[in-house]
Amino acid sequence: MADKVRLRIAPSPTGDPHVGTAYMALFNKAFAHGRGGKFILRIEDTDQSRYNEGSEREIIESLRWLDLLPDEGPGIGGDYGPYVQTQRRELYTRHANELIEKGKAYRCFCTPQRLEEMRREQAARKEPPGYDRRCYRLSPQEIQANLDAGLPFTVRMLVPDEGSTAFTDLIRGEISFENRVLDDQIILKSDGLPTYHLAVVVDDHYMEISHIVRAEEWISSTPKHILLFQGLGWELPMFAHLPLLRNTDRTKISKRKNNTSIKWYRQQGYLPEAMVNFLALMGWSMPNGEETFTFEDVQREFTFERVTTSGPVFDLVKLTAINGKYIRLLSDGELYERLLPYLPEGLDEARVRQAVPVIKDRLTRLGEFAELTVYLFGPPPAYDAATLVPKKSTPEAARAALERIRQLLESIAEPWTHEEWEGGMRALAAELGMKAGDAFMVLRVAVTGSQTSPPLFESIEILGKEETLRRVDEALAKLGGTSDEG
RNA sequence: GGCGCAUUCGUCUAGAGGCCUAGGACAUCUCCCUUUCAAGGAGAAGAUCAGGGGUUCGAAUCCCCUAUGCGCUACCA
Repeated sequence: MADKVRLRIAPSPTGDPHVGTAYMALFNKAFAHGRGGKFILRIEDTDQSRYNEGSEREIIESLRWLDLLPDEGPGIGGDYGPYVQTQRRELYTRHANELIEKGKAYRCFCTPQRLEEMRREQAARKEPPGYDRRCYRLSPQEIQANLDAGLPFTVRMLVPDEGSTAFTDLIRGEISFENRVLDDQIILKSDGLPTYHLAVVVDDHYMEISHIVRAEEWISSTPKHILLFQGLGWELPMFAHLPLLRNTDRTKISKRKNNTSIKWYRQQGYLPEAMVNFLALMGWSMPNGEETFTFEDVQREFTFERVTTSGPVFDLVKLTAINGKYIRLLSDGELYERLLPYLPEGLDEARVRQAVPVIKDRLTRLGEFAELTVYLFGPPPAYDAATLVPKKSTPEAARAALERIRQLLESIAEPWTHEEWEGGMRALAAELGMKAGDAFMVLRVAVTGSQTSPPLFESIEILGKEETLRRVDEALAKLGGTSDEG
């Protein structure tokens, strides 16, 4: 393992691909690649009860979307496979047995019921919970008898009573734990599969992981892992614990209080590069203070010294602002291409391309495009006649103005431009003694169905004479002959 | 409860003893631009650096204590 740089993420395939996984992938890959190393994906599927079919594929798909694909992993290849833990069972059993032989672990025949009862009693006595080592005291004969009787068992690591286990966290510095506060953790479950603690140690060793870079929540497990590494006589990797992403209430980011699925962000139309930029801003910053940057920048500049130690709140508002910025940075052609997956079926390509520059500054997520432009691709949304009437005006005045606008409409020959239209409308407003804005507003509502819309004259240019005329007539009809809607 | 990690504007952060009467970004507010909404530009407001003790000529920066938050405390990861 000497001087190779190899980092990994080890997600569990338990549901939708999680933003926390992307967050870890970002820094692991950036550091590995920045140091000429490899970035590995390992699937930790040892909990069959939480296993989710398809989750592995979606994790990879999400990483691909974010351009954070690993160099090695399931379905990707590499010399250290298999990269799925259930395919490595034999390795874990072998080392669990090795630990038993070395006296660093022991079989435990306690039933889940007894363990639960034990914990309840400990809680009642206000004692810290932990295994009472009943099975550690079993004689060889008793153990053999249990084995012969076919009793199910787990394997527990034997934690020393004395001393302490310390390590240097690359981000936080020296961290130390008294061994006596460490539980005799189960490392091999009765179904023969390892728990996280054994699996992670065995795999990180065999996959020659040089730096374990994971979330803060693993700090308290680290001494157990170190004890296991040492028990097996293996060299220790480096450790770095990144801060945990938080909900607004500062608890660990969760599905209940946040959108944790990467799929959701993709569906909403967040750009992957905006997502990566935002995530990199959580707990890290560029040395030059630049806040808009690429993955390549992170790769080049990443150091553990610049990682913060407190958990950042995942702020959707800020992500959205960054996303809008990235959208505006796109050329019209690029934006059009990026929009494609978010467009409803059957939209006219030429018209979409015309709409892109008009809508770009108003877009914060690609998924918004369809909604912002409905009026360009179908009839305007329903609206009240009252909406047509500008403040401090009357339905009669609005109707009169609209009638004149209709005349103007008919008088201008196609192809028309928004400049022509604006000129015509300004002259008309002056003639009518209306404020230009009010005249525009009447037309705006007639054309878009709303008092707030993308630029009016560009919209009219896109819609064309016939359709605009139709909408003006419709508005006129709404205004009718009376003012009782007012 | 035990153990661990943390604590700078509402949020993300800069800051590694004097450059800090604490800087930037998002959000907020105001103004400009302007046909609405945006975008853009210019400003404003917003943090006695959790609190208290030290160390030092000098502390957001070093040490200690307290408080608070979070995490772990499963045959989940």
